[in-house]
Amino acid sequence: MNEHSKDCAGALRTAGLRVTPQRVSLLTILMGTDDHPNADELFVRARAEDDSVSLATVYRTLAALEKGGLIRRFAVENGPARFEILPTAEHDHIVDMDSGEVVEIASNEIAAMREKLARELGYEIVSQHTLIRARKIRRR
Amino acid sequence: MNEHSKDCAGALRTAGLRVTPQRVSLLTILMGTDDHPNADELFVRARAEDDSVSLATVYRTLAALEKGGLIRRFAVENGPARFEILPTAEHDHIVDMDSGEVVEIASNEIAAMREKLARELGYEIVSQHTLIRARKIRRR
DNA sequence: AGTGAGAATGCGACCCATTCGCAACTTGTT
DNA sequence: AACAAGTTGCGAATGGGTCGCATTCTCACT
Repeated sequence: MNEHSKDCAGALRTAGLRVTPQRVSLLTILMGTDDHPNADELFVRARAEDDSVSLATVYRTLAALEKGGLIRRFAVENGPARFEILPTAEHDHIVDMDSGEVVEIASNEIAAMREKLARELGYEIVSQHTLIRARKIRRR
Repeated sequence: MNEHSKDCAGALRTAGLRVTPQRVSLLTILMGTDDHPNADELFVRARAEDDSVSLATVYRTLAALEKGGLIRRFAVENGPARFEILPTAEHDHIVDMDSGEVVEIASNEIAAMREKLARELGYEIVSQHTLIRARKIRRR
């Protein structure tokens, strides 16, 4: 058992989740990547190392990890949901409309501002996420 | 032909779209409502007045209206896409996690701030949307 | 270490939102 | 009025995501 899986196991237990190889695999993958994979990509990556992972379990695990506060899920307009490890600094996402690439954009102040606006309307924010569709500015 | 449909027809033509009864129906419905219907709801409402509307056309029309800049589409985490008429003041959406209700939240300054952040990263924003999941604060 | 209850998994079937193929019909233009 | 191109309805097909169920695993308690 390597360090990563120890980290993962601890994190899982802390989140009140049982430790299974599938969960450790998926969490390890998410902890070790900077991009924002979707369920299918995670399935493929997980299968590459441990072929005892089914797609259904990927989905169930992602749901569990999300509920446990270990990862974040966000919806992209016309595509599958994407996932990323938590905690990270408060941030939103820019989707490059041409390449499909997802980059992060800091947003502490913005999040705080929304928090205030929502409270004025009588709401307590559970989660918030901004999706920006954008194109690279090309100078010539 | 009433005023609404005239408005619609003009808007459609301006957007470079052909004017068909189905498009007028759907655009009229969207212009006359404050909520944020999904394709199915629009289908039902449109059918109520004009039963020559198919679900496929609802989707195709929504895509056309969106491309023409007449409406906005936004994705909700675990549900169908929702639509609203444009132009309206810049705003984001709060989804009430208990009732499913969608309320708008102003966001001019926030949008401007994101605009700036994105530009610093070399991106030109095409569209941006924040989805907040929240619960009503209940005082007792 | 052994055990049992409940949780997690794999598989395939299923569900729901959305899109597609195609023949029939409209629209806007000449 | 006549035509080319765009739209529509229908039903079939996709694709992401969920479910039911029998089997296997975890972990709290001996």
